[in-house]
Amino acid sequence: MNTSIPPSGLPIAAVERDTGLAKDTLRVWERRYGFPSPARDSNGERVYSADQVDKLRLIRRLIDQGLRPAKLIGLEPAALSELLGGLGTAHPAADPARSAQFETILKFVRLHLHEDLRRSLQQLLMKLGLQRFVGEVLAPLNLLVGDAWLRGELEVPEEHLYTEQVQNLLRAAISSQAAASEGRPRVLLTTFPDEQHALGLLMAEAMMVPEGACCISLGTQTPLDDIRNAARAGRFDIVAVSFSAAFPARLALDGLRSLREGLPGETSLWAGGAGLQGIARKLPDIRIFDSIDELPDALRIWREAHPAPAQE
Amino acid sequence: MNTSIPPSGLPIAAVERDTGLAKDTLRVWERRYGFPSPARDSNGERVYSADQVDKLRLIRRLIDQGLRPAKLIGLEPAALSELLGGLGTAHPAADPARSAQFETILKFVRLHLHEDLRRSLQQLLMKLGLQRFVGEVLAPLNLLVGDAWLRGELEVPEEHLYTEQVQNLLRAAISSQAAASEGRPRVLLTTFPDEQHALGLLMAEAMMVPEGACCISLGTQTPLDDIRNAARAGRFDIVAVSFSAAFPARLALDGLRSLREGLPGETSLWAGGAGLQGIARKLPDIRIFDSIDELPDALRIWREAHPAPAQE
DNA sequence: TCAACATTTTGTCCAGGACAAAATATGAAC
DNA sequence: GTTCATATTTTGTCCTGGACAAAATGTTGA
Repeated sequence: MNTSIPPSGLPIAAVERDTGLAKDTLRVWERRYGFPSPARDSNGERVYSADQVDKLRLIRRLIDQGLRPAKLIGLEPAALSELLGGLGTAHPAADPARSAQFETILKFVRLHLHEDLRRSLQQLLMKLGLQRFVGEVLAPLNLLVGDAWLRGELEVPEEHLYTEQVQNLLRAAISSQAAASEGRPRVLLTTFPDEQHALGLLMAEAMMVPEGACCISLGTQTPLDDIRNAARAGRFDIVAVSFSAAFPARLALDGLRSLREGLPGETSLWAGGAGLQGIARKLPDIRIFDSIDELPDALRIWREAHPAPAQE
Repeated sequence: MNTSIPPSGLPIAAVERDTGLAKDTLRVWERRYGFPSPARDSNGERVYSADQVDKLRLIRRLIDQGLRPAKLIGLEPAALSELLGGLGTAHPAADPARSAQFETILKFVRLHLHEDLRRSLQQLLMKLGLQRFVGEVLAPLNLLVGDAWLRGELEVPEEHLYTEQVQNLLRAAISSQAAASEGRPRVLLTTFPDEQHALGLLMAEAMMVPEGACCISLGTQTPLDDIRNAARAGRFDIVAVSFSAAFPARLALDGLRSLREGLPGETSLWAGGAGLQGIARKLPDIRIFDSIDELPDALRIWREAHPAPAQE
């Protein structure tokens, strides 16, 4: 009759899976800070209560946001939640109708309603066209999904579902537009190693292809050397790199600087994504995008500065 | 000029990521069997050579197939590869044209050609119809992909790409057929906890929906209690559970027995998937499917045994 | 404002002992 | 021979407590 899990507590391996904190880390926190302080079973092995795991999850999320364990571990769960809330990106509150649509879409994600999700997105895409769809729907939706994820309202499978559906939609839309492959400028898109998120790339491509640019995507996780070589070999005009919020800003800066040096002077280097927020101007000769909406304008400016394909 | 990784060796954390073997396991193997025997860096930390990691990967795959470490660790890499080759499912070698198509599709998977992959599958689906597509294309293709994965010819992202594209295709096809939702029998589809593969479920659904069955999928990883409760509450005629090759047969058997006891006698319990190969007859009152092609016939037989919806 | 240096924090690594769960071998009973 | 229960081996995971480098932070001087 009772096959369900006894709600007594979780062993350390399960906590590692649930929170993403390594077993070594869990043990060393216990030694240093006194938290978590799991009970022990009859074999002397750690047994973590659900409360402790919840608090650990909160701490993990905050650490991912750049806060430090020592400042967090003493706090009450309520205080941690509050911190998380405060960190959530302030949403510019688009018009209420659109907001309601977003909530509906988020509901579909939460409930795993693949079909409904796909249909809603498809409808919005048809209604707005590709570029406005990316700028007005996907950009804010990504923020919402990111926040929900941060708060723990979404789990891995839900986030995955959202990403895959959006990718499928974008790929289909882009490939239907990409007829004229001889466009200008020639843009190379990719991400750095350790950056796995392909969504930013696709969104950038979706903004540029309708402007007549010739976009080639290398996908995610391209080593710096390979980016440099590909840019040279393919005579690209622009190299565009995307960074998700999770990407360590430090790595991004170093990498961009190094890449800039390795590229020919006439090749532009563009970078964007949530991982670059707030670290602008510091980089000479690199165009940092705060918003994906700036892409079409940037393309037009590039064209004015590089007129006349001539022959070559 | 040289930002690339020095090919000297990998630290233990990287080996854990690459091979899926826990750090503790790597260390205890070294202690017990003398393999792997990594070099040490200036801090005394383990540095694994590429050769050792390759051999570890082979061993890992063979262990997943049910072999035991002690028998494997002494063998040469060549012998390990041979073992892996021998284990590959013997493929019934369909007609050569179809085989060539499969190879093309596998090539698309390897090269991350999302669009080409989607299009090839879509064409086959259109040509064959949903049921034949599942039986004649997806079933053998899954074996091929599984083998390639076993051999290390595919990595996680490739396997993922394949799965997602197939899922999208099947979901779209199923939802376009599922108009008449009042069909019979009422089938509840799901997997056990720890079984994450949803493809088998979708394929089963794709075989049954065209026969007029009313399929409700709970998705993957449903606790046994929840399956039982859902089956009772929804007055289902059939509960269908799917197991991928990676699922431990022992768990499957125990779980199925336990579930059979918890279900009303008039509810049929069906189970299938690569995880159940070779452990047939042992289970009374449970229908084990060796091949997904048996589903339509099984449905017809069920209908003959349960005629006349009467009223209710 | 930035760069260079000193200090603290923090995650990961190590050794080697222990033990339970899984797999296998052994034997009894039908 | 097959099925079941029981002994034995194999194997993965957990434990403690020490160590240290990389990252983050604080400090100083141009």
